[in-house]
Amino acid sequence: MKLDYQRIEAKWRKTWTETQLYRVNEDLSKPKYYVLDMFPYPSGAGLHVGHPLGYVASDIFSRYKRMSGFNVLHPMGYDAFGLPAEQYALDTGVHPAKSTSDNITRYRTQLDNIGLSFDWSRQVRTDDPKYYKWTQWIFLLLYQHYYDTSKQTAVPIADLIAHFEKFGSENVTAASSQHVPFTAENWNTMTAEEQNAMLMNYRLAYRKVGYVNWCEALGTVLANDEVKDGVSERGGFPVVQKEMLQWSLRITAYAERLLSGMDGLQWNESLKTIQRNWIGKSEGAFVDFRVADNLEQSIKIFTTRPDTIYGATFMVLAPDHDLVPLITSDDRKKEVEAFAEKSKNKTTNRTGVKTTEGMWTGAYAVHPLSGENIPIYIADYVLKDYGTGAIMAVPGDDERDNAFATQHNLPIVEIIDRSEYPNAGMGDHEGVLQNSIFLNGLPIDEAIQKMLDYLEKNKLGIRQTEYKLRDANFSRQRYWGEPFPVYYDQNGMPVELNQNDLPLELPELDDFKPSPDGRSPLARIDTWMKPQAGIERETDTMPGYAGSSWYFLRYMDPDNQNEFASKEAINYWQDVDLYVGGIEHAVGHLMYSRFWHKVLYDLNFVPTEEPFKKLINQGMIQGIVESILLMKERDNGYYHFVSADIASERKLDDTIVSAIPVHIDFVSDYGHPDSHLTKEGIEAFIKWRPEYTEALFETKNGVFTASQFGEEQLVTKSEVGKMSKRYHNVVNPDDVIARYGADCFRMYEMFLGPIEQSKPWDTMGIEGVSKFLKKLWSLYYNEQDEWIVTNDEPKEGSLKILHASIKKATEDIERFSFNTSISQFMICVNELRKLDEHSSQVLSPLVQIIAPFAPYIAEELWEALGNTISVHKSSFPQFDKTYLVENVFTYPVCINGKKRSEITLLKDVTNQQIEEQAKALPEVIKWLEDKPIKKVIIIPEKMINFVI
RNA sequence: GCGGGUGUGGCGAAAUUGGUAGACGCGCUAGACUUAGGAUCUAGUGCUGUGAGGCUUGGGGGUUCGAGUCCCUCCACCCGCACCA
Repeated sequence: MKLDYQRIEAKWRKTWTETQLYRVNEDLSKPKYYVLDMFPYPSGAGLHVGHPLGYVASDIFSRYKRMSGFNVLHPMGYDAFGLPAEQYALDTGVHPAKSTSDNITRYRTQLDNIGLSFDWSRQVRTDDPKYYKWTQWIFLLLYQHYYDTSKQTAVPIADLIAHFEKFGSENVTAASSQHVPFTAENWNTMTAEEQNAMLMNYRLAYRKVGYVNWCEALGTVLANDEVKDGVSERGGFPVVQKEMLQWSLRITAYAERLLSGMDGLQWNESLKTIQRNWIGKSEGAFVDFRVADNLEQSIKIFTTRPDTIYGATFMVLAPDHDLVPLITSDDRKKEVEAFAEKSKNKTTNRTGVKTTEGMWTGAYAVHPLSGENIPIYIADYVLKDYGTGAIMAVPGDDERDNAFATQHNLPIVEIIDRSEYPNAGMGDHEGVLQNSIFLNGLPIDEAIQKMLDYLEKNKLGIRQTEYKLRDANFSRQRYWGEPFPVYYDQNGMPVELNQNDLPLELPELDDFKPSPDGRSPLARIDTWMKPQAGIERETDTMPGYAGSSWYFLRYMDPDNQNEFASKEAINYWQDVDLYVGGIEHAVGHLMYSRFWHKVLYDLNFVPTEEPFKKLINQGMIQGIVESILLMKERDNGYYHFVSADIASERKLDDTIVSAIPVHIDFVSDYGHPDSHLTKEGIEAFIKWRPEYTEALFETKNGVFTASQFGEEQLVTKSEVGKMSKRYHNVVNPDDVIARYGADCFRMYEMFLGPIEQSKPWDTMGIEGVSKFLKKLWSLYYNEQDEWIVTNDEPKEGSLKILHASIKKATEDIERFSFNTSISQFMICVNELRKLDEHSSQVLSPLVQIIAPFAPYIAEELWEALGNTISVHKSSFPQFDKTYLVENVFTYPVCINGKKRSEITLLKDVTNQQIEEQAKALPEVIKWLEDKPIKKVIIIPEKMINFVI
């Protein structure tokens, strides 16, 4: 009974490659199904056991779909541009192209070992000029179009120019950075540069001076989603706001469609919520407040609660609001400027800090409804980059305004009567209006509508929807990215490259330091930067998300030289049916791809508006961090480690200085409650960390030096944590596969629990799956390695368990519950072993249903069963429900819902017969104790319940 | 603070529409075979009780003949956003 998985894996890996088993072509006779994994960034560290979780899940599903008659596109590629390769180049001098290629080779070997059914003929790499030609091409599309807000679609910029020539900016319905009115005459007398600058207001890819997230340590700007808590997501370096001329993408034009487009998608709710929050829609109104005694200035505010306007008793501007210097009274100037300066310096990390700090500007605004003068303040709690950077403060129904008013002794008008809603707080949409003239007595939501109508009718304000979403910064001062297909003429005006001149290839370079003025390393290659007199190329490159925003389309037709993909290919494959990947891309990649896809959809390049119909976020595989405990006090000058069991017994928490992570290879019973170091472990540890050579190790039996350590065990502390080099707890899939085989590795990863859940890698549990595979094998081969499958008729009961398993497997795979299908396989194999079943009529379909999970072993057994075509090309078995229908059924017999007995009856007995027979049961008689039966509930084939 | 999610044995977890809670695996206990076992096989294993039985899906309450599942309420943990007007 030898299961030699290494031989089997090598054999089939070779055959599958030679026969191009997973190669797929457009085939109109079959329905298509597109299963996509988020392609990896090929990092130097290689894969750990966590990475393939999603790949294995999508692979099982792909194989199942293929066997179910679908033409499955299941490709893989590499997100090959990126910062780490360039940082690595800076450190070592190895060219990013080389290190990236090396890493890709390594990834490929690891992926192949797992037995994933990718069609490698379709591989894409974002750093391949044949690929990024089209990334550049899409960038130019964005550059050449603007967003028409009335038609809700992208439109060629030429149409806008035609409009400007005839009508100027009048009646233009376009998403823009700022609204600058001009006439047709104005337009026609502008210089080319001026016109170009004006168009930049509208283009979907545009250049502007603005504050950007500048990371000094990385020497580049970052997009909003690449910054977390004021530091760079990669590396954790500080990020500051810096003014720079940068390319941006007008994703804000698509805010509403990005929001509403999610409704029809099969994504999990938390992911949708993350995107909704990021887009941050709020509906309300712009209202203008005139500045008192000042005919020129008025303050535009945004509010979602126009109903509370009668409660506005003062106004607040952001300290850096443009109007502040214009309205501040002379006697307040000094203090206001000082305050503004102070708050500017603390902008970096102000999250969560509630503050009531602020200052009066000396100016008043005129309340637009009451006509009263209300003071204008500046305060930290109003942000320049949200809404208009100014608010009307309603201390009667806003906690921050209230706190501010209390602090600064400003009047508070109670405008909401919440006496009917004792649990509601400020800002809740519960209660009725009071002290608000014509709104009095109205519930909040009605009052909002009434006030909006009033404001618009009297031209005091307009309805408006605001979004938190900002335009996406698209420039990086980096070498290892896509060059912009743009140069600048003598006047600095951008000129786009012709499609024929694409791709604009990255030049060779061997020094990757940024140029001294903060520009990308490309600026140091004069010959590249200035290909001819009067022309200067853009030296920035595109960010990491450029190449990954459309790669799923390239897989449809990866070698096409004339289009990013042919119409035929796109029309056949349409969109991604199933996308599997990590939640960490919720606001970055997934948002940008959807945006690009919608632009391509508007321009009729793709047939669907959304790229990813169904999305599954696989959880993370966590590691167990094993550490040993070091005492704070040294023992006669020696380091002193304590076994974790005595540490908890003696409650030594306060005296332990730190837990030193130990390499998991040294730990016995790794990952278990009684994990510990033995003598060998201690010796390996001090060899690894020589500074602890002299240390003392205290166990229950006393205190020992490493050399004195005998049979005792130093118990380690185990915690669930990230699997990371830092904790020395990385489990490499190659090692697991070498020991247990790829099939076992795949099944175990799935058996661990639901795909969407994170869970620690438990080394011991894999034995169960390993045992299962050996048992499965033993149905086909005996201990002498002889083939024992027969052509006999199946034994009584075998077909029932087989078909139950087919049914369960089908249903479970469809709902991505792979752990439960594996449980069913285990039950099935155990049953068949008990029945001593060796009939090919049972064992042949069994191979097929297990094939998506254990492709190697299944293929080997399938061949041994006499098949000449791969099991992965066969049809997934259909279950036959006649085998599953019971003719007897065991009913639980309950008294008042509690099971007291059971009774086995023929399936088609009448309810009356069931009741009579159940009543006759001795247990029932005993429990009824002659009490009258109030009611009898019989649910056929389920249960019988007597109510007394 | 707001939004989303999750709470079931010693552990990972099952449970279809409200119908025998804890399938399957790990671990543990006992036994068999063994020179040996960290191999294999068999049996047992939610808690409690000698037993009949009683209790049990984060806590409390409700609807129901019957609730892990539905409703109300509280608690804990995880994730996202966070002075968002």
